[in-house]
Amino acid sequence: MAKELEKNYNPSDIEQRTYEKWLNKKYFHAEVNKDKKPFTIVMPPPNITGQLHMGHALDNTLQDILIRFKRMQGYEALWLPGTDHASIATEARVVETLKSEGLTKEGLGREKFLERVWNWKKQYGGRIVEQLKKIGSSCDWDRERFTMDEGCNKAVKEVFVKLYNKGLIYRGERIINWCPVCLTSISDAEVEYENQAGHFWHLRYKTVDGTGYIDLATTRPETLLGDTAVAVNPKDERYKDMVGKMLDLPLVHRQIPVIADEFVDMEFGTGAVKITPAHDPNDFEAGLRHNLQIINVLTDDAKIVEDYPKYAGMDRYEARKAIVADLEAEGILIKTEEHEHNVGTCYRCGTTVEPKVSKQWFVAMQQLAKPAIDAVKNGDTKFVPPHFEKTYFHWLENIRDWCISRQLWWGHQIPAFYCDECGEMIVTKESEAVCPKCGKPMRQDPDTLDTWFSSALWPFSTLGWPDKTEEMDYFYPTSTLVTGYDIIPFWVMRMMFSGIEQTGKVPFDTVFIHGLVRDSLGRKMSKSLGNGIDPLEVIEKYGADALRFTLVTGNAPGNDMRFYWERVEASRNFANKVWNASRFIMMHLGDNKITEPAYNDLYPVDQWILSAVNTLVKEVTENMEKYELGIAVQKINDFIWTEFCDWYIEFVKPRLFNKKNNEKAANTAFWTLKTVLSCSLKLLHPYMPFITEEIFSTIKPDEESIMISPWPEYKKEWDNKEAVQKVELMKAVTRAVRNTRTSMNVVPSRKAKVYIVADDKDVAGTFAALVNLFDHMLFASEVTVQTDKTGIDESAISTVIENATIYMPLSDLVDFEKEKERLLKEKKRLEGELKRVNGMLGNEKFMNKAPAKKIDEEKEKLAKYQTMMQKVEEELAKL
RNA sequence: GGGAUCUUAGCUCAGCUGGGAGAGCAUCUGCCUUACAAGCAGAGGGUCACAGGUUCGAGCCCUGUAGGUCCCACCA
Repeated sequence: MAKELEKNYNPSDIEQRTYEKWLNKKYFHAEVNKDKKPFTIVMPPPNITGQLHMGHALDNTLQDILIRFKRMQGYEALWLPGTDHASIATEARVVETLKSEGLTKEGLGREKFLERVWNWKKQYGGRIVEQLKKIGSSCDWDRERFTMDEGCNKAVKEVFVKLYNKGLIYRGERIINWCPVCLTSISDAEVEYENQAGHFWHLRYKTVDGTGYIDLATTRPETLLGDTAVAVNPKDERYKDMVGKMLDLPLVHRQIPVIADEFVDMEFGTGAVKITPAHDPNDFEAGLRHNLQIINVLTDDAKIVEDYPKYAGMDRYEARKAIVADLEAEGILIKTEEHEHNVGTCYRCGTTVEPKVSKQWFVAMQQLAKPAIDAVKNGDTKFVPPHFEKTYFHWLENIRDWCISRQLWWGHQIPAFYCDECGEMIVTKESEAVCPKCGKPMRQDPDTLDTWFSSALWPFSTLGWPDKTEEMDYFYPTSTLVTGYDIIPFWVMRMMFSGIEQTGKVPFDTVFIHGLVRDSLGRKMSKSLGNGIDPLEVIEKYGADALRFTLVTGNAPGNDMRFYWERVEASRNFANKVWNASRFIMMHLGDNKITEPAYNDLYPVDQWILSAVNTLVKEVTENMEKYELGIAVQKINDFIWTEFCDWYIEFVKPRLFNKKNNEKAANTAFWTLKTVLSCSLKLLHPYMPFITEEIFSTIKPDEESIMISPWPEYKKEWDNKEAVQKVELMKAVTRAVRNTRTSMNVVPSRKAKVYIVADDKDVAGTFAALVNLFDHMLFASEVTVQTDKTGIDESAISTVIENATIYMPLSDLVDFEKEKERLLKEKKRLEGELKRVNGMLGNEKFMNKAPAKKIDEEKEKLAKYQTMMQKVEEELAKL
C-alpha cells in the first residue's frame, strides 16, 4: 500500500525530520569536483549577538533558492556559512554582563576578559545558526567559519602586513568619529546622521585691543574652550580689516587670531566661524592649513578635561549649559535661536559621536578604490538590479581613508609592535616581537581592527587563503553575493577592493541585491518600535515554506516589501493546494503500477499539460538565471493552481474514477499526472523545499531526494501547439457553459443539453473528437456537436465563442432581457476589439513599418472577431 | 545641495528586450460537485501621478512637473 498523505499539510511535523535527513545524507556538503562546474555563495555572516530577523530570513531564503536551483542543475554548489564576531556589539554585551556582576573589563584584564567573551560566544554564538536551519538553509555546515577563527586571523594578519608594506595602511593622528559610550573610534560609514532640534548661540568675540569685535554663531558653545582661531572668508569685505587681528577668547581669555579661509560661507550666519580643530572635522582641516594649535577639551567619555577647573568633569551637555550661562552673564551671548541640525550618532548605541583627534590606523583608499570601480565598469562583477552600481560608484568615488583601529579588546589585535625603549615600531605576522634596534621585547598595539576588516576578506579567507588550497582554486571567485542594499558601503565595496588587491580577481561574479522587509505600514522593523515580526513565529504558525514563499512572491529585486500575515496565509494556502493535489493523485493511484505510454497514446489533454509544463520549465529556468525569482515563482504558482489543478485534474477525473473499465486510459492519465506533478515539484523545490521533499518522497519512493534530483529539462518533443489549441477550445466551451449557467442562476443539480455548433466541418470534427474529454465539466445531460442549428430550440440560450456557438435549451429559465444584455455586452467588447484592429490595419504607416509577423497576427484577429461579431448579431436578431 | 528610486484595481504589489492592463488580499453572487471551504465556479473594479516628446504603436524609452521613500553631503 502506498504511503498516504494527511488531509492537511502539517509543516511542523515534517520540517525537522526532513532537515535532519538532508543533514545526515550530507546533501549540503560540497567538495572540489573537477567533473562539475562550481557554484559558490558565501553567506553574509550574521553577528553572533544576533537573533534571526526578517532581513536574515529574506537574505538566506534567496541564497537557498539559488543554491538549491544550481545544485539541481548539476553544479557543485557550495553555500559557505559562518558568523561574524561583531566586535563592538559583542564586547558591549559582555561588558554589560560583567556590570551586572559588579565587574569591569579593565578590572578583569585583557586575557580574562577575552576568555569571558569566548565563553559567551560558545554559549550564545550558535543560536543564530540554529535559527538559520529552521528556514531550510542548505549550507555546508561542515565548512562553517567564524571571522575570528584561526584561518581568518591568519588572513587578516597577512593582509594587514601586505598593505602596510605597500604603504596602504598607515598610522596617523587624524580627526575621527569617537563614540563616548562605546569608547572607541568608528569609521565614517558607521556614523548615522539624524536631524535634531538644537540651538544657535550668537557670540561676540572682542579684539584684544578692545577696538572691535566679531560676532559669530555656534551650535556647540562648549567647544569654545578649545577654539584656536576665528575664520572669515578672504573675500568678505565686512571683515577685511579684522583678518590678522587677535581676539580675546571669552571665559578662557586666550588670544586667538582672525584668519581668512575659503571654506567659510559668507552667506551663512554672520560669515564668521570659530575654529576648534580638536572637535570639528572642518576646523581640523582649517587648523592644518593655518598651523593652528589643536586643543582637546574633552575626555574619552566626553567630559571637560581638567585644564578648565570650572567645568572639569562636567559632561558635554552639562558644560554646554554652564558655559552658555556664563557667556550670558558676561554679555558675550547676544542671542539664541532655535536651530535644527544634523547630528552624527553611533550606529551601535545611538550616542552622539564626538569628532576627536587621535592616533589611529587607516587604510589609504584612493589606490584601492580605482580597480574596484573598474571591475564593475567593465562587467567583471555585475549588480542585480544594475542601478545599484551607481550607489557603489558613488561611495568609491567619494571615499575617504578608512579608520580601521578600534579601542576594543574583542577582535583581531593589530599586528603592530612598539618598543618602549627606543620607540621603534614594526608590523609583523608573528605573535611576539623583539625590537630589531635595541633587542628589547616589544609591546603589541592594544587596539583591534574594525570588524569589517575581517569581513572584507570573507570570500577568500573562508576558502583557505592565504594558503594555496584546492578550494580556493576551485570555488573562487564565488558566483553570487546576496545582500541588502544597505550594506553595499560597509561590505560589498570592501570585499571588492580586498578581493582584487589580495587575489587579483573579483570576489564574485554577481551581486544580487535585495531590499528591506518592512512592517505593514511600510516602517522599518526595529526593536525600539517593537514592530518586528519574528520569522520563527511565522515558521511555527505557517511553516518555513510559507514564509519563504511569502518573501519572494510579488517582489522585484532590490525593492523593499511589506510584511502582511495575509500574504503568509495565501502562501500557506498554496502549499496546502499542492499538498491536496498530490494527495488526490496518490489516493487514486493506490498500488497501481504505472507504465510509460507511447507519446501518441496520450490524450490531447495529456499532451497539452506536458506541453504547458514544458514551457513552464523553460521560462522558469530562464527567469531564475536572470534572478527574476518573483516572476518565476508566480509562474509556478499559476501553473500548478490553475492549469494543473483547476483544469487538468478536472479533465482527467473520469479516467481515474473508471480505471477498472479502462486501464489504459487510467494509466496514461496517472503517468501524466505523476510526470507533471514531479516536474512541478522540482521547479517549486527551491522555494518550498520541505513540502516538495515530503511529497516527492511519496510519489517517487525509488528516488533518494528531490533536492539532489536533476532540474527538469526543456524537451522539444513535448511542445505541442495542436494539443494546446484543442484544450483552448475545450476551455472556451466549458467557460461558456459555466458563464451562462451562473448568469441564469441555474443550480448545479440541474442538467441541460449542450449543443456545440460549428459551421466549419473540420472544427466540428475536432469538437466531436474532444467532447468526451470534458463533457463531464458541462453539467450536461447530453452534449451534441453539429454544423447547423437543426433541432435546437429557438429559445435556447446562446453563447458565441471563437470557433463555435454554444446553445443550451433552458426554456423555462429564459429571460430575454438578461439574454440580450449578455449578448450586447459581448457585442460591445467585440466592437472595441474590431475598432482597435481595424485602426491598426487601416493605418498605412503601421502597414509599412510594423513587422510582418505583427501584421499577420492582427489580420488573424480581425477575421476571428468578424466571425464572432456576425454570430452575435445573428443571435441578437433572434431576440 | 547631489544622487537613487517609486507613483498601475479598495489594499499590497508584479508587469522581462515597446505590440490587446495582471496576481494576491478585500468586495459581490452561487455552490459542502467523492483532493482541497486553507476550497470550487462566476462577477465587479484601473484616462498605468501629471504635461510634453520619440515611435506605425508607450505602463514600459526621452524631457519636464508634482508628491512619497531612501542614500550621500552639509552652513559653524
